Amino acid sequence: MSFGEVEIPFWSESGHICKKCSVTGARFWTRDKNRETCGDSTDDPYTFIGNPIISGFPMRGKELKDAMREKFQDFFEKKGHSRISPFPVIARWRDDIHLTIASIADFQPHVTSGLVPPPANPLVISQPCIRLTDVAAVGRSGRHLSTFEMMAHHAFNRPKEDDTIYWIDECVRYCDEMLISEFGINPTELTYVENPWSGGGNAGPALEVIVGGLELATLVFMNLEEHEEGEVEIKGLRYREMDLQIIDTGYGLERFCWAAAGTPTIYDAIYPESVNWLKEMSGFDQIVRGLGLSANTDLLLGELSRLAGIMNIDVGTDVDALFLKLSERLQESGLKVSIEELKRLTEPLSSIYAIPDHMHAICNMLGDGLVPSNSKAGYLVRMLSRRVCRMKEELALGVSLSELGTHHIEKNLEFTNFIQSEDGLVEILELEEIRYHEMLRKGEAAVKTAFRDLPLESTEAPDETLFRLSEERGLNPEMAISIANQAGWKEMSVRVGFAADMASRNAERTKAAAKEKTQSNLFPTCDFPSTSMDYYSDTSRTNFQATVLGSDSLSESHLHSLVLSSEVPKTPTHYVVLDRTLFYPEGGGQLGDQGSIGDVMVCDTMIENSTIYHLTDGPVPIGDVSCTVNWDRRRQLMDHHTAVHIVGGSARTILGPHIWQAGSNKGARYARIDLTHFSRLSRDEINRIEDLSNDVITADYEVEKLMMPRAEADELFGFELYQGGPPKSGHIRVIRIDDHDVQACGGTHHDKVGRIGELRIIRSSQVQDGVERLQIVAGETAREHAREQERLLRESSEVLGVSSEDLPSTVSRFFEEWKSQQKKIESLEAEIVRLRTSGGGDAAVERDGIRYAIMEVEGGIRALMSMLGELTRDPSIPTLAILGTKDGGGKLIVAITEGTPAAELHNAVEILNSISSHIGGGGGGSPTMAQGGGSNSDGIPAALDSARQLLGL
RNA sequence: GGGCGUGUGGCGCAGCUUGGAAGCGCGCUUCCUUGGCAUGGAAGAGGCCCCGAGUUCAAAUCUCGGCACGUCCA
Repeated sequence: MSFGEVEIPFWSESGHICKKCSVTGARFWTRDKNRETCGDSTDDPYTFIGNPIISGFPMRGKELKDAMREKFQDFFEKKGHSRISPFPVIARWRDDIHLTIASIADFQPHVTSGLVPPPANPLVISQPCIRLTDVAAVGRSGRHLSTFEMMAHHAFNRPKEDDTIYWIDECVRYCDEMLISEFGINPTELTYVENPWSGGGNAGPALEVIVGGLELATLVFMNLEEHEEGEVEIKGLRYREMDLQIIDTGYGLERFCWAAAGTPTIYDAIYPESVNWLKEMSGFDQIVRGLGLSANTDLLLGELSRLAGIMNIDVGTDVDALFLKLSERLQESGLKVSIEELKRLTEPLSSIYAIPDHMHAICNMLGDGLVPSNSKAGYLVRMLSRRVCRMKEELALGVSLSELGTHHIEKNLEFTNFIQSEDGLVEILELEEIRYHEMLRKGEAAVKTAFRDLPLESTEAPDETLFRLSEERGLNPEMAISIANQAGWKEMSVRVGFAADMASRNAERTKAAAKEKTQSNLFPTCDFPSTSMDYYSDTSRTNFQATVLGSDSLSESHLHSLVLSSEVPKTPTHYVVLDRTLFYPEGGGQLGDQGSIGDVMVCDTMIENSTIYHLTDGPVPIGDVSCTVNWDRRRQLMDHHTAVHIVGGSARTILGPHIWQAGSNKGARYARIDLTHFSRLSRDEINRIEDLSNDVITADYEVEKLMMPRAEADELFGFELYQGGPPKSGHIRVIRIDDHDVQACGGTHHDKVGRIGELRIIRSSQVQDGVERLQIVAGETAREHAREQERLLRESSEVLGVSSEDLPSTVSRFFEEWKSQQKKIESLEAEIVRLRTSGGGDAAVERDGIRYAIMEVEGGIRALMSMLGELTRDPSIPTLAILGTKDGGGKLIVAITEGTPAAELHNAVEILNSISSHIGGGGGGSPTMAQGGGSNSDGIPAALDSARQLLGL
């Protein structure tokens, strides 16, 4: 038996036979002797449309989903599974993915790696998931969704410890029994297709469960992990058996609903109210009637959906090519529809279908407290919002994005379970729509500028221009072209195949970026034992005795890869490993401790694979040694770290539940915390956060430090614990400050918050859209900061001779006066030039109808320029002007009135070049305007004299 | 996390490729046209070209750093 083949007693007991699909060649199991195809091939159209294969579910929409979910979970509860509450759709417990893409994602990597026991075993769950890889197909294919619920039963077996809940045979029996007895599916229509699964470092055999052309579930039997010396090879990678055997199933809730409803598309089954509402608002019936289709539209839509189901619609698929294919297929089925008609029908329809789906995903994400942003997970919700905005505009719906949101919540969601309030969601959506329109408005100017050089009758825009507009301005090709159409380029359209090209271009870039990722060990791989972390037992102890286990010099390349913080006082030369230590290593945003080991100085402390490395400025011999941690620094780090927890809690209290710590840093000089929030913080909001934080310090709460198993902590405190990032161990340390803040944290903290004394938020900045950074000083640094601020004020006001209260008004008055005086000086200097060159002035000579003005003046290059304006702008007085100034090492300007005999006679550049040697420099310009400078300002008179000689004056 | 882009009178923007006199539209002030308004005409005010270094005789323009903002991909 080769890998991926599933041989179990159940097959023969239940009368299943193994066959090979005549289309795809896949092995599958069926009760139907005459079946030739596996059920999931291009020869297997949907059979359930208009003819449901699941019986007993007359309802639609949310009610249908609720009933279906309950039936599923109830069945598995009766089979001994514990029901688990779903996880958030934002996968904050993981650092490799942003969104929960499957039920098993809830248990990765901590449970699947064996580190943490599962919350129950076996268990049943219905997990809301979001997958955006096929977002372009949503609404078009009739079956794609960006958000769905994955119903699942999981079991985690440890065969080596003789702890097996159930494995392949029993799993398939459960599935088969449930589909037939609970959902009334005809046994002969069921097929199980063997399709081994691999991905994310694991692999195992798997079965796809198919009925009526629709894949209802996938049963994965995960028992392999990637390993260099593994004995099984799959897709070029080697795998070995792992200690854990995992039953990983996934049943598509929405697909069950679709199969029970038999509607033309999956969207009609799960979002009927929204679809009808949108059809009504957009006047879809009129659109259909207006087309004057020869074919029956209901028939057409059903056929369309059945065809779309067996055609693969992928991201980047060319829509035009798709329509061509669809039209051909429809003709084969006896329906005559032109591509144009097809487009006019399906374009609005696909939007009507996609909007409820996208809104569902948006509400789920925002409900979990996500804040829209221009990067990371926040970008995903923004992208969906913008898709909806565009679609609703194409449909000419007279509703706002937030109204779509409230409607969706009302009809399709149990919003009370979410972190975010409905008001908060509405506010965020309103902001997003404003931002969308702002982008469009700016885009209009960008399009006009980008296409400026193209003739108005152009039919195509250059690829590079469209790429750039899309990447820099967020205008996808369709939007850019539609703007261009309105702005005068009436014939322009998107090139066929452009969407596919753009997708492949992005894919290539992603690939190139992924290549560069490499991570290696920072320290030489010596097998040191784990260092005993004594700093947890008493955070105020600073002196200790320890044994040196190893010490070696650091090479240049090591130092380069270490990335030392700016607070490290000098570049270390060696590292030292001890058996135990009080030195806290850099981690969780807290910088490493400093101090001394024996006679050498500890510049920084780091940890790798639970061994702590002390970076020193010299070697330490093996043996016993006494060590001291720099207490002033440590105390300051603790002030800052505890302060960061307090500020995080205050921000959440004051701004709302979407506040999440997106990163933090605690040094000795200051600390900072990055918080997710949907708009810039006002000073007033910051003050309120600061006030509340200081109230907490005054209340002098105890800082509880608890060690507990992860499952227990999850149960007790929820996902809010993981503000500082996903934990990597089975037991975690929880830092709790009364009811104000609780999070998993490995840092050093005071025992009572009162030790901090006071705290100030001195600065806020935006790290990226949706993430605010607060800079915090606490304890000693708070006082130092206040002193520094006072010094700046005192010194500044002393210069002006005013009190610091009057500083702002005085400074602005001085600035205004300075500006107006600059202007006055310029106009006076120009006046001097005018006086000297006109009437009885001494600096101008006239010859052959040309005025020659050669003079030295005061002032900088800017002043010279404005004087030249006076001299050479008037075409009725042809003038050659040569001005020199001693300012800035000597400057010379030669200008000639354009379009006059003077300009024909002389060349400014030539004149300048022949005289600039006197000031030791060069210059250049145009035939009528040249300027230059040098380093010898005393040569100005000589330069002007030589100019007079040159011109024979 | 990575990439790309933007920052210029009160507002919206051009100029940056190839360094050489700071521009356009709207708005603002005054005047003219009119019985008044809409409008039309004329003149004018209003710029640390985001900040800081560097290159250069010379930087809005080129290079580096910072700040602010936008956008795409994962």
